[in-house]
Amino acid sequence: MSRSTDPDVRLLAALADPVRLSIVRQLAVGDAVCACDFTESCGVTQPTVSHHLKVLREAGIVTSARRGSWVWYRLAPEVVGRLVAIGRELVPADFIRAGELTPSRRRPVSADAIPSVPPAPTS
Amino acid sequence: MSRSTDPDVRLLAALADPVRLSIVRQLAVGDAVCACDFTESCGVTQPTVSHHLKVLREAGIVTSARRGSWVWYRLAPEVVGRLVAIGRELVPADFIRAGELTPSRRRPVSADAIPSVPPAPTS
DNA sequence: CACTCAGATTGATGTTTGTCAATATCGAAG
DNA sequence: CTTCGATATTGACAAACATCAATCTGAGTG
Repeated sequence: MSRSTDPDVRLLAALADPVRLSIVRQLAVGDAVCACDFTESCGVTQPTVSHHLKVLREAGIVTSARRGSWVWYRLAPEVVGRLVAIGRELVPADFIRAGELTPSRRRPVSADAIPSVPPAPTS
Repeated sequence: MSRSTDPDVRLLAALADPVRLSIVRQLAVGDAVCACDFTESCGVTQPTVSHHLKVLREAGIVTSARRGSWVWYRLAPEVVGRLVAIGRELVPADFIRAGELTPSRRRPVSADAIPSVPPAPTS
């Protein structure tokens, strides 16, 4: 995985952990949540929670604010929009594209359009 | 990442890789794509592409169909919906919730509502 | 059958990641 | 200033992961 540079990959990777997704879900339900609450609800130790919160913070998914000896976390407002944008990007193009049906150049449009016999290789 | 049982985590984890996200994006642009095309476009070797395609297949993100000696991959239709659903789930609740503002029980509603001094501990 | 090409599988390797115990830091209160 | 409670950091370790070379499988062709 060697530290991807793609911000979408980093967003997805930061969410792709049971503890972190659980944290994010709790933040979505409430507004701000105290760090101390996650330790209990996630079933991991305090350093582990702190580690995951750091990952989320560095991914821009949460923001933190210290009040007294507590640190309150809240969801970064853009997160939902960023996720939705990734989703939208994945919507398959509806429009038909005619043309050759060789792997390297054009793409078939329906299952029936996929040739059952390889045409001449591209190279 | 240790083998989560949560389907959302598995979906996110499967997408959270530069090579796999690149594959998925290519599938979103076209319709079906031949496996052989990914090797070139992703800059990794054929076994590596095959490995990532397997991960995507097992996560239910892509489907495959053999035609002759080629295997065509296409995006599973529900993927976009599943991603959007995760996004929707993350929309913070708008409605105000009044009440005490101690970590373990209630949640503050705006930054100003966060107490700067810890109240009596819950336990 | 022998040959070839596309794709999957196996095995090895270096890297990253999640976790915890121990310790450090930071703020509040005495 | 000392103590205490909450959070962050460090160090160590095991498990998971991405990658590749080598090999196997399976389909099409002569």
